[in-house]
Amino acid sequence: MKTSSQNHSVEKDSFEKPILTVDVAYLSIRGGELEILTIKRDKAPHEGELALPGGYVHCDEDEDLSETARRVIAEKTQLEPDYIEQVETIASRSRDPRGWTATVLFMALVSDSKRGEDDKLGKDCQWVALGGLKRKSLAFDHGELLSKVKERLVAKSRYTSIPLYLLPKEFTLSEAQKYFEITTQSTLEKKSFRRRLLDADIIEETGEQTKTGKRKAALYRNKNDSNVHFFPRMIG
Amino acid sequence: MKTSSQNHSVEKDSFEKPILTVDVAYLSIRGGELEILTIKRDKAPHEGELALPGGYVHCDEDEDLSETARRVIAEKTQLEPDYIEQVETIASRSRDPRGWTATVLFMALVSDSKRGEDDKLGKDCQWVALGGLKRKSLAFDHGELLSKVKERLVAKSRYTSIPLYLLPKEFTLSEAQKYFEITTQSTLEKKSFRRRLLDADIIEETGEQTKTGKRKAALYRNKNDSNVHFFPRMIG
DNA sequence: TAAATAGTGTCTTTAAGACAATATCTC
DNA sequence: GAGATATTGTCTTAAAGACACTATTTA
Repeated sequence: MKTSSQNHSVEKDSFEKPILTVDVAYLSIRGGELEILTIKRDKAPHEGELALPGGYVHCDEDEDLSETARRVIAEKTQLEPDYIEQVETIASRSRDPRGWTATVLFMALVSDSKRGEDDKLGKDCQWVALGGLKRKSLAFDHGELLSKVKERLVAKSRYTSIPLYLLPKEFTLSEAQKYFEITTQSTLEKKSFRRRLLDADIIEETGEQTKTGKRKAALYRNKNDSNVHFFPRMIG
Repeated sequence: MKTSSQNHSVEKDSFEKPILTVDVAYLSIRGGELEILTIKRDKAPHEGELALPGGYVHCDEDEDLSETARRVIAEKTQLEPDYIEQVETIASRSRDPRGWTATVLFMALVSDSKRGEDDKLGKDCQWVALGGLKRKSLAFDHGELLSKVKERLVAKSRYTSIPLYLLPKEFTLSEAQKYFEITTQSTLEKKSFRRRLLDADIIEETGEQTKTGKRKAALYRNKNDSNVHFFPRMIG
């Protein structure tokens, strides 16, 4: 076993400190498709390209990393996420031309209705449909970061209730199914889906019905506000 | 929206860089109990207390964070883990008396037989049973880090095959069950457990039988070396 | 032969999948 | 009433749980 460098993590030492940042994939569903909040970079490198909102960890302001994530979002839009989750920390020499960097990647979700209320984004901010991103591509390795977040979202949508965070405050079961189909990237069976969602006891009828569409449908709302439900099995 | 600090993650700036470290909870099963590799600290703060192996990210040596994790383990023992997984990145002002620090937490597992071959640890290293740790307690917030790793291990042992990484190269189904019971912290039903493991097609009979014990038992070995299997449902 | 552990048979239960049938709404 | 969508009924299937039973080994 080597005898050098046996210090524990935080001994004062002379190593070059890596740059630590937080990047957030902030997702929403609009027009039947997942969209992501992008920032147009105004300086090199990758000037003019789209990037995920992100920024340095501010040791003086941020108590922890989720605060950093919330802050970097708040610097770009007043639209606060309904859900936020740390996904992975990615680091390497090659991911940024300016040197060894580490970024803590977060996934954030906001409900359709909440986003509806607020569309006052800065001019450098833009919601972009994931489908359209294939050609545009993102700055740095943000395409890969987005892939990781997508993977996490698809996986967790199969056994948790997190797609509910993307739905408007009031929704029909058909809409809920559509949203789960988008996030799981699969088509779901109607009866199974409804049974599963209702048996979980996580939504409740508002008593109201929709007016639009070919036929009225019962409206539901989220019940266990703020709690992610874990279903006993996967769907889809 | 604020207009200050709108830089993307990695603009050159004057913020105090936080300290970035990696800590590893290196687990093994011995004597029917989970054990963790601890390091006795030889300097302040927390001198003399037990801590997880960890260390700075070395921008010059480490290509990515899992390399850092492997390196900090290698600095303490030649025993290479059979499995390694990034768990979470924890950061805050308060977790270390010397300032704002961030640590990327890893879980590492090593098989019983591999650990058997090598017990040449440095004198500051020691495998400690998790049960006995309650009174000793760990330095810094390493007790909390360990809790997070335990939680991850318990959860993933219910729907993946990762406890197989803790078993010796050759094992009986009863031993496998015992190991899964330890990692899931529950008692399992014999028939269900065997059916599940055999149907998954991830282990195979060696053809040999045990000699010890009250009765001979068939020996099995891992089949899909290096692949984690995801079971269709949870157990326990 | 008794005790203990290994291994099997099989019925039940849970929750998802398939798919048809019915209900209600709008035009 | 036709077409569309919402809602329900019910049979099937996959995989875990319960639990008793048989088999093999050692003392």
